Amino acid sequence: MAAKTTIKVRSAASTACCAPLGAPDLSDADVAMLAQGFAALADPVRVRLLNLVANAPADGVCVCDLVESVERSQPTVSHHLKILRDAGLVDSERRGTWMYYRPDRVAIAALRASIM
Amino acid sequence: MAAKTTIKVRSAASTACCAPLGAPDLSDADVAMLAQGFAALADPVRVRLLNLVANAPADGVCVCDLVESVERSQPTVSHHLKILRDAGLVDSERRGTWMYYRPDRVAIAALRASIM
DNA sequence: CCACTACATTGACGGTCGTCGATGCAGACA
DNA sequence: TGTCTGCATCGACGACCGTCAATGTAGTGG
Repeated sequence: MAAKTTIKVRSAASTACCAPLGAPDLSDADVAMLAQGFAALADPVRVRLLNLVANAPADGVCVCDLVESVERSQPTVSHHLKILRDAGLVDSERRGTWMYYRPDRVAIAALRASIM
Repeated sequence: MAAKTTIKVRSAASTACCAPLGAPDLSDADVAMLAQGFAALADPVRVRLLNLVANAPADGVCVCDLVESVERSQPTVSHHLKILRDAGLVDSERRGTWMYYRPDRVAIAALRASIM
C-alpha cells in the first residue's frame, strides 16, 4: 500500500501549508476563564479602578473615592466593581457605612502568569 | 497650626472613609491602550487563537489550520485574527498562497508586565 | 422611629461585538 | 487566460455592554 494511496490531505497545491497543529494545551474551561478575566480589564474605567485599588493603602478604598476619581455615576462604578469582584480581581469588605475594596493580588498574579 | 483645624473634608458621619487617593499614576492614554490590549483577549476564540499561534512552530501557522482548531467559520477567524493583529499581539506574513501568523512576544510580554 | 448616608440593584436606551453567508482579491497552476 | 484555492472584507442580524436615573437596602445617628 505504499505508492499511489494518494491520501491527499488538504487537497491543495504544492504541499501542505504546515504541520497539523498538535493537541490544544488549554481546556475549553481554561480558555473561558481566561477570557472572562481579560474581559474584566477590557474597559478603561475598570483598568483605572483596578489601578486605583491596587495602589491604595492596605486597608482598602471606599466607593465614594472611586466615584470621584473615575468621573462616572455611582451606579456605573458599582457595576464595574461588581465585574471586577466577579472576576476575582478585587475583594470587598463592609466596615460601617462604607464598602472597602482591595486587590486580590493572587488572582491578579495568576492572570498575569496566564499570558504565555 | 497643629490641633483643631477640623478640615472636615467629606462632611460625613464619624470620620472620613479614607485618604483622598493620591494622583493617578496612569495617564488616560495609558489606560485606554491597556484596555484595548485586554479587550483583544476578552473573547474565548481569541484566547485560543493566541495560544495556538504562540505554541506553533517558529515559522508560523496558516489560517486554515486555525479554522479547523477553533471550529468557527473562516470569516470569523479572519475577523479575530485582525483584532489580535491590530492589538499588536500577532504578526502576519504572506508566503505563497498562505498567510502565516506568529506571536509578537515583545508585545505579549509588555501586556503581561502591565498587570501590576 | 425617622431622617440621612453609602452603596447595590433595576430598567431602559444606544452602541458595540461575535457570528455567518456572500463577495472580492491575490497567488498557483495548467 | 482561465480556474482553483486561501484569505480578507462586506453586510446584516441577534446578543451583549456601558451608561445613567430611579429605586431599594443596610448602617448610622438623633
